[in-house]
Amino acid sequence: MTIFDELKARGLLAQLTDEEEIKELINNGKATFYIGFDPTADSLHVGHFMALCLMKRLQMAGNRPIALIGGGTGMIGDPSGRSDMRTMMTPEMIQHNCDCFKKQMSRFIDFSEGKALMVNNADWLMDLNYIEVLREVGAHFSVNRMLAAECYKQRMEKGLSFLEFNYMIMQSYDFYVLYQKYGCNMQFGGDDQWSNMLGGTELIRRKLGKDAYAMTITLLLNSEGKKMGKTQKGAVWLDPNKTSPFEFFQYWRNVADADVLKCIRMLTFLPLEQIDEMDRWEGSELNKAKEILAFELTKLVHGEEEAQKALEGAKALFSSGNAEQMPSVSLEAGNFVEDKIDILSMLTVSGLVTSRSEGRRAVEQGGVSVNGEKVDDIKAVFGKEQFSGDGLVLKRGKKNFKKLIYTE
RNA sequence: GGAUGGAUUCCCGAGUGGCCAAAGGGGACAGACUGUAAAUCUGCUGCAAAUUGCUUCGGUGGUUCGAAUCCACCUCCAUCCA
Repeated sequence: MTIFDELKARGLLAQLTDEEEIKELINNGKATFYIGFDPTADSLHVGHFMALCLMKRLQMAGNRPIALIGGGTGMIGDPSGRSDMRTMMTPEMIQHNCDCFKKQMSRFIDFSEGKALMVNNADWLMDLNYIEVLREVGAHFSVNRMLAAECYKQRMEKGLSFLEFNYMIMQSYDFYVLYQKYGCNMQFGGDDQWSNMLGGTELIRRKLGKDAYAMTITLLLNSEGKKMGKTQKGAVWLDPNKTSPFEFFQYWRNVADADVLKCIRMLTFLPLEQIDEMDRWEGSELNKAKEILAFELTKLVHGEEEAQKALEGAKALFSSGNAEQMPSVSLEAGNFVEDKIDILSMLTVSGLVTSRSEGRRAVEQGGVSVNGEKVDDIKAVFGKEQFSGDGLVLKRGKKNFKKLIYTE
């Protein structure tokens, strides 16, 4: 199976500028392609992960990836898919985020011996001269056409600043620069990037009279049409300090039935035959598919050892209510009053609730238990000695566990 | 720069002097049912030493016994005019 067919079978491809030409390029390892990452946070998240996987697949097929970090475009902020303006970031923040991205990416992509490149568009964007850009680049863009692009259309209702309006031009310019500098003939990105990417291919055609191609990756949406990889607490991060391997595992373990196979297909490297087999599973059998999905992804992101730990931890937790590998919190002497601690303090200290009021509600509604025993008195207290050794397992709701430990 | 309309809790959105921690909906959270799923039903959703107290309705100051609500100034947003 060719790489192109595989990508297609996995449902990764959304829009392409020229299917035949792109097929030819990537199947024969002739593509030098780039994907841009804007440093909007200090860690990559699941959305980026898809793009990284795609890079990896294409690299394995002999193509050369360029990871473009948007140190320059990050100064502007992409209006695509946003209903409001992004908060502006300071240059220091952007630089810090770029550094974090770099570290994380090198885990996935092989950058040795020029097999892949990592560049930062700040290197060429920051020195641009305004008048020069307007004459050289701006002249090739039609405002009428830009406004017709979907990403701006939505923002026309709410308001769009000139700053953000220029994002497309910057991104197009990136492609133009990379084409000249590295012979980059293709750009990939999320489906929401389509119009920005077309801007680049057009700029290259107009300025150089050459063809370049663009292809978008299907956005990972759940059955309700919402972007996946988001929880109410925010994104699911790849940085273990921001989203622990256990939480990461649980996120995938809990995807809806309707979404499991799609996720396995798009995100894992399991062979397609095996996936087709799973496709026949139904009902509670899908639970197994979820476990596989969670394990595979945790393995890719955090390594096999962590994945194994998360899997075992989760299994133990949901069957017996106890586990070695459960997220734990160490109590401090200051948490105790006369060698005792009350249930509301335990909940807040462990981070299972954000306020004592919330903890009170959780207890009153019967959602809190300690070592498997329901706690229904908000004044319940526990003695210091109970937290020694293995500690106590505090549970809020069905899936939120923390082990509380105290050692003198 | 001018005219008009607007800013309310996580989001949408009611409230135009006391009965307002603020209707209704969405979301989130918890419970029941399940398969760590979905759907459904129920509860709940500012903070706390909790039949009470404290802080909140863009910001600052004022009027009043009492302000989300009235007044002044300011900030931001939308639409039209330039």
